[in-house]
Amino acid sequence: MAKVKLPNGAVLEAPDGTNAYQFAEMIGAGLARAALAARINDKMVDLSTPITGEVSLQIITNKDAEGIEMLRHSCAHIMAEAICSLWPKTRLVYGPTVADGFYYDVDLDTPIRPEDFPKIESRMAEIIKADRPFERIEMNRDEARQKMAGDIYKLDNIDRASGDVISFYRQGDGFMDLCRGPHIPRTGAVDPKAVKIMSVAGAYWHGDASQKMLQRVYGTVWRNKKELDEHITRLEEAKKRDHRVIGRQMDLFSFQDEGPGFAFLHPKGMAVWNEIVDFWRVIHRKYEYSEIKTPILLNESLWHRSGHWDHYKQNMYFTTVDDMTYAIKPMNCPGGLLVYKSNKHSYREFPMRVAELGLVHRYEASGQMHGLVRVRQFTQDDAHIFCTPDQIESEVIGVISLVQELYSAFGFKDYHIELSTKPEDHIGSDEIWEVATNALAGALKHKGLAYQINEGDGAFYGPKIDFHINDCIGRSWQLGTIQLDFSMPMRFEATYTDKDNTEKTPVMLHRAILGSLERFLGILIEHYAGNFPLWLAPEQVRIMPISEKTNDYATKLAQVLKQNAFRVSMDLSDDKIGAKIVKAHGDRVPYMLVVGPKEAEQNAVNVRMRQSQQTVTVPVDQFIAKAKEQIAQKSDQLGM
RNA sequence: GCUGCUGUAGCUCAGCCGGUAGAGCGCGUCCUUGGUAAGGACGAGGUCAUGGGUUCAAAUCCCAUCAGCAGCUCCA
Repeated sequence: MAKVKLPNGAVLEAPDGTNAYQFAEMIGAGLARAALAARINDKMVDLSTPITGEVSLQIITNKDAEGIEMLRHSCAHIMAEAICSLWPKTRLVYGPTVADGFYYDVDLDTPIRPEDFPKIESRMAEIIKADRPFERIEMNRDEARQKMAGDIYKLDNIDRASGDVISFYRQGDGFMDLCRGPHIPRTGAVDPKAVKIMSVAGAYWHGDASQKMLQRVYGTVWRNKKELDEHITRLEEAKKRDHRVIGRQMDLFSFQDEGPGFAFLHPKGMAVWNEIVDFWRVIHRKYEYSEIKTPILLNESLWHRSGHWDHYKQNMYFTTVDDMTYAIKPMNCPGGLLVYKSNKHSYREFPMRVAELGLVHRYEASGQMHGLVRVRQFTQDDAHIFCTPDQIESEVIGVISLVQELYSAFGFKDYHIELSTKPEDHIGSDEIWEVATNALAGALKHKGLAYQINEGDGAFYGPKIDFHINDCIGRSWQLGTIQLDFSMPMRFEATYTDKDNTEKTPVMLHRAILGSLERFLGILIEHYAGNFPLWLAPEQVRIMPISEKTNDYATKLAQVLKQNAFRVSMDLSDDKIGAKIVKAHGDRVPYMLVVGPKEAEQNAVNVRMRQSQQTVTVPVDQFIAKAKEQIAQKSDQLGM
């Protein structure tokens, strides 16, 4: 007898070999209709799986996260069949699910274009309407290899599969694909109105740029049309947060053809930038950093010495002056080391924390650029900490505290941490790398922070801790980084005099908190969707007279506010007040001060707040005091 | 860098199976002086990314280059 225990604790019995679907029927006809798959003893299986002995059983429907996932995976197969029937020369490669959808990589010489998507969708709808069963076929490895003979992609997938049993899934008679499964019972379990082909793009086989470029067709499927529509709406909303769009709308920055990858910061963008930097300096004084500035252009020989010539040259810009080759710096560390070496140092100075807002240039391949978050010229909020080996952990802990303090001031909570280890192309011995990597991991553990290991992704001179944050469309960008470096000080013969009066090599920590100010600004724009808190807002206050008759009062008021260091503007156009308000909301101005004869008489302002329809009239002094307080506290709340 | 797509007014976009350019917003001038999410009129503004080609004729078709977008790869 098969004895199954359900999630609610109930136990059902049936003859051995009764399958999961039949158990679902025993529970209820509605559940059987909704059933997509089953979980037997924590393993996801097809509904057709026969059950013997004593097991736990959960019927999976589209209400479960696993159910949606399976719907998507099966939909990838349905899409594959549709594509194969439209383009018979298609060779299938690999078709997994991803967050919110699925894709299938196909090898097909004719490009699939967006205008082909409706064709694919209607072909898929036909397959769905035919309500064909998904059928699992198992064979051993040799049989599978024979079956797929000549198909390099599927043979490769078989070779990468684990276990002795290789499974295929057939949907109806025509189409069969190698797949681990499990799948939904029938194609008809998909709502054809909830399916959409989203995009197509190139993708290298195995993610290897030396391999053939395949076509990756992205699709999505939801439980029903309503959820699909909601998903599309979410994507559209996310796009509205895009820092490139908001940057244009708010006139914060621009890019020009004359300098691809080089951002032009406009006055309003600079206002935000300067607030960030002012705050950054205050915090760095608190954490006992000094600040330096090193040249952008430095002789080629320096970069030979640092190792950049051998390990970073293809990303660097060079220029020749007086027959000498200079490099435009891609990093600040060599310059920082020259400053260090300009004096003799003692252990008594350690830990020595030296910051630099360093402008660096890195050549990025053309397809890599992305608004402010991936550029060819950027300002790093860099610092180099020189210390003794036994100070490493406490210094790393100190930097992590600084990261936490800075990020929280900007309301960042959703970042994740990665620890990157030794890359293939590196300098320094294995022992040094191990000590350094352990020191970083130790500091993270001490701080009780979760992190993931990023194998082989360290800098060429040392391992690193990176802080990553997602942009509006879910892409992850690195902000802060802490990199341990035992090699660069040796290469530069940097030394300090230790207690025992011997000369030793200091340990060097490279670190950036915001990472690149350009990238940080881009992420910040998306984080706030352009609705900056008052202290950061490029335009903090806009004065809007009801009519020309109050222009004089408005002008005087603006003077007072400017004297109080507010970033303030006036709307003296002959628009009616309603139109002025629309524009101010559109420009995301935190405080709109509506003034007419009544306010002028009482030396007051009528305050309207961004994203709100409420208004309140307060004396000018009160407005100033309140707003100043919000700025001082870096509050993200408005209100009088 | 690779694959695909895109490039028309300051911005967002229409026009594109060929017959020398349009809208809305913005901008300027004028009327209006209006109390909380768009008053009105008139006007200026474009070598249709750049360079070739096909054609009697190219914004429109073809090629190349540049730039941007999405994804892949990269981000040392």
